[in-house]
Amino acid sequence: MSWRKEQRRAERGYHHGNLKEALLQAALGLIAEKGAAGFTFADAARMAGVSAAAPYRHFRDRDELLSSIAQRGFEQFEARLSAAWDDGRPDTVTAFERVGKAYLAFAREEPAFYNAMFESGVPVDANPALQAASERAFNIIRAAAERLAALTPPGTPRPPAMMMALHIWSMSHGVASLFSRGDAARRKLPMSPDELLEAEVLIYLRGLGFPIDRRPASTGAEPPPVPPEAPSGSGVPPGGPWGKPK
Amino acid sequence: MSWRKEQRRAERGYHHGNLKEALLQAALGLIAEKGAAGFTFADAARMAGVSAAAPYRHFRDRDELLSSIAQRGFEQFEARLSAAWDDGRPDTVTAFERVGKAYLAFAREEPAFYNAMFESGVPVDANPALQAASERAFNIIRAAAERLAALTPPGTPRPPAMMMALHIWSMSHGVASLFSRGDAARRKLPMSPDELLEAEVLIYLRGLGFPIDRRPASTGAEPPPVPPEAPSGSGVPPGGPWGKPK
DNA sequence: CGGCTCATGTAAAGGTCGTTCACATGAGCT
DNA sequence: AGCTCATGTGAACGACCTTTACATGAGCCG
Repeated sequence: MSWRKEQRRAERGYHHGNLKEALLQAALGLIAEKGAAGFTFADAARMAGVSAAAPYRHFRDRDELLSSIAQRGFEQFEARLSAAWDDGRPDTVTAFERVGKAYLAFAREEPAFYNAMFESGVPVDANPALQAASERAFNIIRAAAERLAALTPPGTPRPPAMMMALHIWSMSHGVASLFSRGDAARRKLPMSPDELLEAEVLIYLRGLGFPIDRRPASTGAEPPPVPPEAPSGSGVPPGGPWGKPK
Repeated sequence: MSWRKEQRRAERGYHHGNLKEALLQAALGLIAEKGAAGFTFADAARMAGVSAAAPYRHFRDRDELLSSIAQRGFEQFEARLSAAWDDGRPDTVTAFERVGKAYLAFAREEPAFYNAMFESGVPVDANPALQAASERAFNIIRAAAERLAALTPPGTPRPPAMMMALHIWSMSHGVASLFSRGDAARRKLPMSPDELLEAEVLIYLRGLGFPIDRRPASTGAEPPPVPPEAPSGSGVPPGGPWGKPK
């Protein structure tokens, strides 16, 4: 039904139909291609088939479009982190590592969003909705850290969950930003960004007292003292968090 | 001597004298103010008191100027990291922590350089000199990691130094990029970026088997097994790497 | 159906930038 | 003194961002 309506709008009625959405999509594509810096308002308009002034009916200016994309990015980011966390199933440590992988996967698979979110110079506090979205995403990490902190083995001081969350975030962002992005700014690595981050997080967790698997150092005298969870060694490749300690 | 020469050049002789340097300085100031994205070639020219076309006598285009600044940034960066490392004096761990602090200090005190180096979208491999400078800076971290890795307590597998260096770098960059930069993009933190990074690195090192001070968990049964170095607890506040494990 | 209104799009214009080109200037050498 | 080449100027082009006055037509009301 309403075939004509849709059709006419799509086929260049004077009114576009849903230009706002079209602009967001166009911008996303352009950012993916040329980075947030190279993206231009005029190009997005052109790609949507409208005049250069049309976008101003939907966004105050170029920055607002960028900030909208960043916001949308944080929403999808939250969704993916949340799915990866899966409320800590099947066990906290496994789920936690999955979150780290999801972080990098997002940075890799959604470069446009990641760019808009973290590298476009958009101030987080520009848009309250943006800030809220950003916080909701971070809260996933925070919640995961909270659960992980609650598992610290007895006899070990319990780290503040907020701090853990910030640490994990900084590691993830650091790896993503330095090694897992862009076609050009990449350095040569002895291992993949995923492995790098995984090892980093595992070493960090061990530093907090978590009994992470370490085959080569295993004296065979350490029954996992963490109740009632902790397969813990889940994704650790043999040889410890890093490959082969030659 | 040659008073007249200098004077006339400074007072707007047709020829500027050393426009190249003036442009670099102007650009640096502009980037510090408005970010690498907001910096404009024309503005730099204006600030140096020359026409908009003049800069092209010294830089192929805007990107080359940016890349020059990034290169200079990496050189200063290397100098500061190198001074902080001080070849591992008085002991490796202390010096290592100093390097971390120097990293953040540079990001905080030289936002223009840091921006040009890591957030301007300049591809590292654009300019061979830039890439070389970048590598020299990283090599400081790498060398420090190397020395630290050599100190792993006996019985603990020795981590690859390269990996350690990358980990430390990613932590530093993550913290600097997320929390220690820009007037706007900053989040509210329960602790300073410096403390955050210090705790992060210490926990990481402990995860590698380094006997980092932890007063509350100290069983009193651990004579420092690291020869012949290691005051190691150097800058650690009582209560472990973080404040108070309440 | 006819007309009103308002959201949505257009065209034109002003300002800034990046960049190029022909031309001017003058510093240093012979 | 004169030549030459590095360095700076001015004008011009095209692209972009943004504003303003005007056009269009979708939805609604009588």
